[in-house]
Amino acid sequence: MSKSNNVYKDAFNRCLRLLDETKSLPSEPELGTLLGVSRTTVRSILSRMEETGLIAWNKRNKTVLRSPRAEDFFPEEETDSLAEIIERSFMRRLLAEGAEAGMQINELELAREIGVGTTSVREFLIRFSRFGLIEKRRNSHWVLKGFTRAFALELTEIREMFELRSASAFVALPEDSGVWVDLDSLEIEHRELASEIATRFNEFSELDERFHRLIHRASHNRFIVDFYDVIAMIFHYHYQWNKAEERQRNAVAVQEHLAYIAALKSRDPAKVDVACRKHLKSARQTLLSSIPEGRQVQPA
Amino acid sequence: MSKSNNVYKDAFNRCLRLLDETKSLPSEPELGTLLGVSRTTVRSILSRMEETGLIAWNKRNKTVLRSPRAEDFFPEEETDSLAEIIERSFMRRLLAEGAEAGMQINELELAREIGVGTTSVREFLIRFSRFGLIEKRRNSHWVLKGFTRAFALELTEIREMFELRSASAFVALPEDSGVWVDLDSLEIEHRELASEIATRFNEFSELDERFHRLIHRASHNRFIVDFYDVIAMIFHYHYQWNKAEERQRNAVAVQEHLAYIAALKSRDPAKVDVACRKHLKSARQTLLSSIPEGRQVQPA
DNA sequence: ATAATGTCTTTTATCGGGAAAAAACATTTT
DNA sequence: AAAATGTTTTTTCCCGATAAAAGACATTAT
Repeated sequence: MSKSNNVYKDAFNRCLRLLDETKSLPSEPELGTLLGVSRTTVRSILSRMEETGLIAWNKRNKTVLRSPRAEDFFPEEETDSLAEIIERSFMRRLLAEGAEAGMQINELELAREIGVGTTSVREFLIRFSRFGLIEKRRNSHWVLKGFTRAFALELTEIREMFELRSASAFVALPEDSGVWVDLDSLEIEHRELASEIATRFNEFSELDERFHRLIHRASHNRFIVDFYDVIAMIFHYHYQWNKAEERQRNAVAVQEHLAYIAALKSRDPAKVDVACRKHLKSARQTLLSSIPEGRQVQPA
Repeated sequence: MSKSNNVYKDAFNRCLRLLDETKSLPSEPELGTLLGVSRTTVRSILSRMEETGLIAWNKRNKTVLRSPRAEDFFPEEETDSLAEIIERSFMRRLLAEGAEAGMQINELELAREIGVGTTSVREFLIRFSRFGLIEKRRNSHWVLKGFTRAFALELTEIREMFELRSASAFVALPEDSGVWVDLDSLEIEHRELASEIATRFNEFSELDERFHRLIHRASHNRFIVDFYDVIAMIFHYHYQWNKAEERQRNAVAVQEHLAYIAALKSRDPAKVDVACRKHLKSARQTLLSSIPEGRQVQPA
């Protein structure tokens, strides 16, 4: 077994959801762009849909015969890419108790544990190394630097530097730039979420990412934009792990975002600076407070 | 052939240079730390040295029998790691004319051209991607973003941000910190180089890197420290490629460094800020002036 | 003539295997 | 008993091979 067909399975599932909306499917190239896959994969999907009686397929004609049922879908766990599987396993280990700084990381052991080849694990570790949590010893093992208080402080230091710069670049953007429209719709989404925060608080983290990425893009600097990947990764797993006070925290953050958005719309650099600093300060607090005592020791 | 023994060959060559200095070699573990390799490799080296009559080896006794000759050394090109070989080939292509932004990068083609397996090329590209010059399309090819004027500007923007911050952290370091000693010896090296700049100008780039890395380390921030890898890589290849005015440029840079060092030693943040900005400005100019006209177009 | 479909080719993603190098364990020497 | 040497085991690095997926080319339909 050399390569799983998760791309096909995931696209198939997403295609199934399209069936409910139309009586017939578009052309193969069109479906390809819609699903983000090649025509080769589209045709595999169509073949299976024909076989299972979901559609009648004859050349350009792809008529929907019936609505998809639960059993038509591939199981969720079969739609993940290997990289995602490895990342999840690795992060579980990393955030679990006992992952102390200085610990060695063994490629072979990881690969066996997850049930994948060593190549995929190696590639994952190389990709992951840019997050600053692990380090390679040449011709030897990886060393875990640990999700420590020092890490969180270093991360937030850069984040604050980059976001302040991006925010001041943002207000300097011309009136006809598309960002103002994007900002308006983000503001609306924030207001909607704010009004139902009691029940929808868990939708915040996705909105948070979109908001900050919009601001960072204003820097027009690939290093700043790319650095948000580090932040997003840390926050993603951090929020999965630390659910304490989540509702309250998110309620506060939404309000801070709204103040921040208002400052941006005022185009007054001083106001932006104040609102941005305030939000980043509480974001840092949130992150720091979540680091367990046992991990606050700096590595040697 | 699955793995070359370049680690052994390189360590062997370095060990040969030790033979001139002593009458007998130290213990195996000691040699291992000295050469940065495992005892396994040390023993392979000793075996060969015994076979070729360089030493007499009996347990703890490793007596030098003769001085190494030119033919005892392994050829230089056999001591490079695969990663270095791939990097060089890739950079040659990248900096050569015709490497336009938007161009596709084909793993298989690269691997065939360099004469290595695809795995090594893939791993290289993943590692290289953090330099911001290439980007991966999921399940598909890599895209070259190109060594453009935009790239140079984005790079220097971050560099300036990071170095200014590191420099001000530097002056805040306590008197008993080891950095002041390091700074003193770097100052001496700079003065020595300055006095013979006409002939030794090509030694500047190595000194430059050590100087800036010392400053960046004062930030105590892994993201800042790691970012210097990007700068170092760009400058390394850039200097190999653009030799115009090299002597004059380096003479100026050495003087700027000396002024910068004096400012740091004064511990006056305002003076440091001035000296740092001045040097970074001319470094940026140097980099920008080297980008050929044809590459000044920004990617789409 | 454009855009779709049908078919064939190339590239990517991933595994297993094997030599190089590291690391662990056992034994000897000082 | 501490540190070296001798021996064995494990891990890393890298290749070749193969299915999945993408891409290119040929053919047909509007």
